[in-house]
Amino acid sequence: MAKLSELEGAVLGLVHDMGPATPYAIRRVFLDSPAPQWSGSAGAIYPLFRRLERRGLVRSEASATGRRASRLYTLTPEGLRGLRGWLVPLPHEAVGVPMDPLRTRLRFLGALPAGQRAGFLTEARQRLREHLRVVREDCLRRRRGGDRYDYLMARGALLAVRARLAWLKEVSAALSR
Amino acid sequence: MAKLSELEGAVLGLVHDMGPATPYAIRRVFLDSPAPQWSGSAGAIYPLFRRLERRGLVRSEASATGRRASRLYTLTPEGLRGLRGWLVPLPHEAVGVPMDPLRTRLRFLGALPAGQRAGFLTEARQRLREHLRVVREDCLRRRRGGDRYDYLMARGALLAVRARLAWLKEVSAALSR
DNA sequence: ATGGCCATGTAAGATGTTACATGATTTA
DNA sequence: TAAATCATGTAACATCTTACATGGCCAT
Repeated sequence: MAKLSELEGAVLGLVHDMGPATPYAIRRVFLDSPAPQWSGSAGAIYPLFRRLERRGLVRSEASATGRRASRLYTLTPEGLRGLRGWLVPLPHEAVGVPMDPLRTRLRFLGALPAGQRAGFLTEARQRLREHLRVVREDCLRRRRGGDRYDYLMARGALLAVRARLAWLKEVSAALSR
Repeated sequence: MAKLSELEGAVLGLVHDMGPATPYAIRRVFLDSPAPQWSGSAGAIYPLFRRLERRGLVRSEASATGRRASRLYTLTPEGLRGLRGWLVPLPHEAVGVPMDPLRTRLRFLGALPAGQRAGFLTEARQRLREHLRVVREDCLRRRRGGDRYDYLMARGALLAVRARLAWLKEVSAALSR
């Protein structure tokens, strides 16, 4: 079984959860998520579904809504196995420190003129605080609405944002000394 | 000024910090980092340096160590401007919730047979705890050795890992009820 | 009926990965 | 001096992005 990319795994998981679904319905999930990790672009999703189907992980049936042609994709038993094999065993990169563009940038703060460094930090903290509100609201919405795991994932995002804020506070303190 | 990728920005930042450097020296930084965000593969780095040079952000001089040919790259003034423009203004994706493969997987835990879900969590927590030790040690090492920002970045990584552990604990509690 | 958004795509390109090739240098 | 590893690359490929194309559907 060839390895699945993160996006492929997530798409497979969504098809599993949502039952028969059109690529567009899956796209919407990414488009509507406050996390910018995937663009949900058509150019990623439609070819991806064809790949998955060619590999036997999903199966599709034609499904016209009105006179617009479309395809409904369903997980095959093979696809469920693929999804589970993607989930576990947990790959090394899933355990390691995840990538964080903000952390990466802070590493090179020394390249900014000394007078702009404090500004970088206050702007970052300000924008993170604003973002925190969005994430918190998304978390509450998912607690009410969606399934258990959807909420727990959003909760994880919330804790991650909080941790970044606490870190930035520490950084500000360390640099203002 | 065309946008720089995360890797390009980081490489530019490293060249800024390390002074004239060979591509291999830069690779080593990625190769030796405990964060698996970039492979530091030759196939990424060498073409990247040529791109940066073609765009005038770095300049290179031949530099033979013994009888092995090599190139030493230096940041140009234009490159410093590019680096600063990459740092600030902070892009949207740098503020948003960063991608996390573990969080993504947990979202689809429901696809695992019910009996395996607790195991997923205990394994994840176990491996994260082990990883925490590595990250903590890396953090201490950088506090002693490197520059201020290098340490602060490692500190951010440490806090991120801790936050993930706290989250997983919460998840375990929520699911065992 | 028509102007705008919805939904389904395709095309071109950027960026990164793995795998391989090659010769220099160190080590047993 | 032979084997291993270092250092510099190149080649083929996968995946994702942005930008575009096309036609259905809906509100005014």
